[in-house]
Amino acid sequence: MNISYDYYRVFYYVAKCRSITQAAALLLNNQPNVTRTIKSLESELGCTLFVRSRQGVWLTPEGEKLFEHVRIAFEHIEAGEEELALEKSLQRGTIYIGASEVALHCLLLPILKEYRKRYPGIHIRVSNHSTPQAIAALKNGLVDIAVVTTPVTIPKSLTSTAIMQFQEMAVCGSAFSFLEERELSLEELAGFPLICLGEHTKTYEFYSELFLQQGIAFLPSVEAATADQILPLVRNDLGIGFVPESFLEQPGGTDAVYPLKLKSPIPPRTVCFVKRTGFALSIAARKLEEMIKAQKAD
Amino acid sequence: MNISYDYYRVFYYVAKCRSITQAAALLLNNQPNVTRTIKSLESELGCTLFVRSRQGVWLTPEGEKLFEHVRIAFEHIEAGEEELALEKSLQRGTIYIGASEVALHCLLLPILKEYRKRYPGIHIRVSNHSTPQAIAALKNGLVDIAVVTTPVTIPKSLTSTAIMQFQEMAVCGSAFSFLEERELSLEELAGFPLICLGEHTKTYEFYSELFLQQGIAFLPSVEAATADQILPLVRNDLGIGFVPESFLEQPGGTDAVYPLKLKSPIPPRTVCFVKRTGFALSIAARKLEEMIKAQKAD
DNA sequence: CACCTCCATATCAAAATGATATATCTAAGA
DNA sequence: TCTTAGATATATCATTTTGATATGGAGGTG
Repeated sequence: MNISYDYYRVFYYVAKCRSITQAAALLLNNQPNVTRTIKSLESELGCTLFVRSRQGVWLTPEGEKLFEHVRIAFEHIEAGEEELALEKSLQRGTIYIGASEVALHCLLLPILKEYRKRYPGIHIRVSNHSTPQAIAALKNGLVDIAVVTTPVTIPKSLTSTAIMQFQEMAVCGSAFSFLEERELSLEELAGFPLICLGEHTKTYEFYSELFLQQGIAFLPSVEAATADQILPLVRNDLGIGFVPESFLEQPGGTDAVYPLKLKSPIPPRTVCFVKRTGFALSIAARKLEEMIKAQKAD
Repeated sequence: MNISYDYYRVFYYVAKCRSITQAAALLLNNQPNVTRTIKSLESELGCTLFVRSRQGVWLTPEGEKLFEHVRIAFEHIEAGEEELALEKSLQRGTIYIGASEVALHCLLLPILKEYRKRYPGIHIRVSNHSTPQAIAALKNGLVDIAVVTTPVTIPKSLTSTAIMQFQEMAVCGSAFSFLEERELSLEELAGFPLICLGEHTKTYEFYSELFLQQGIAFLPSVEAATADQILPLVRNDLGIGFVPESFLEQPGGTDAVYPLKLKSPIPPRTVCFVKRTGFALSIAARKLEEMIKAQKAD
């Protein structure tokens, strides 16, 4: 069986209108064509679908059975077209984002704020991971895109784009504020209690490597569960912490927090946008990608 | 939006195969046409549906959303075609028949037996009515066709076809068998206890009218609920009954039952096939109509 | 009885589709 | 590295289908 599905569309309208002439008008077509189409359909199905009269047409018992199926089918097609139109116009959709915490703070949050303002209909799901977790989630398809920080190893199946660099700095609370005017080496710094994220994060790995390059063991006294906790810990003098510069620009970011000068500056880190190679992003995700990459120019 | 539904069929197969070439083969078409169709569909929807590669194609997120709808739609279309094919080949379907009891016995039962043998997949629903009830059920659309006996008034919205005549006869049990050799008038008959169907039946009306024409009141002593009960009542000598000749041809029909000769013969009655004017019968019902009307020739 | 509406038919131009040849690209294998 | 197999993309033309218009015929309705 290989019947043109357009014939069913015509059938659908004729059945609904109970009139060939009216159906033709709805279909933006003319009555002779609709008559011909219905005749063709009946002939291909080998079965009369309508009873004709001068007052219009109505379904035969077989026509009614067919109509029940066709009606459901076309309602689904219409729903699909509707959904697609909404997604296309960014009125609806969902984005799943994997973001490391630092990348979220340094890059993503203001962009998402603007995105939400522009496209309030799009659901945004941010999974708050460490960088390796975000990369794994992307590989598994749990998220559509990831925004992470170097150091990071990108598997071949993913494509990474550097978006911006950010500079981290050492900061202390009032108890250590006497250090503020001095220019410190990492070795001196290691003599004070240090605050860092957990061992499984790229941030930890980054500082561990940085200290190791100068032959110093990196042994933080306090391990923060999230990057958000570092500034409060510093403020309460639990030790010296490392935070991106942009953290201090936030409201209350510099209250009772003192930046420290280092002899060898901390190398800058990079925020990267990552997606799966060869996979298509949804329209909503493409728009976000575009907005993220626009940051690159700045 | 006015997209050819045939495009969706192509989309459906390409999405299922994840390959334009394979889909073309399934669609009994060629790869360039399928490529062209998908491109047209994407262009009309304003949305990319597939990611192309040299190994095949796969759906974009929007394509997947659309596919979910299209898949359901096409399963319904296929189910509809399937159902129609079964009905057309008389492997499936339902007939609702309204039949008066006498019509059922005199005409319909052997036909239905044959019908069932030929088309075991068709559900047959016989509503056992009196003739007026069968006509009412047909008018209300509760049944598709009716088989009834005269006298009957056919409304303008129904079409009646006479199928066969049948002759009724008076019969008695052994207690009245002394009447067997005599030729009786209706007046004489009225002196014996009579058995008939209830007042609301056309059979009652028929005999009432018959007796009245000769100035005799028709006052049956026993009112049978169904025509089937008349012969047993007669056999047990509750009175003289009237039954169609064909009742006596059934197994056990003539046991201890004696036909009576009447001076003025009972006028023959007619079994009629009735359907709604201008309405189409289902294929299953048309076949039955055909078999019933074939009886007419005999 | 004229008129209006609705379906059926005929016909031709226009558009879509089917078919074939060919180009292009990529991964796999010698 | 070169070739080949296998996939999609493009170009083109004959064929088929569809769109449009004119017209016929059969019931209702005033």
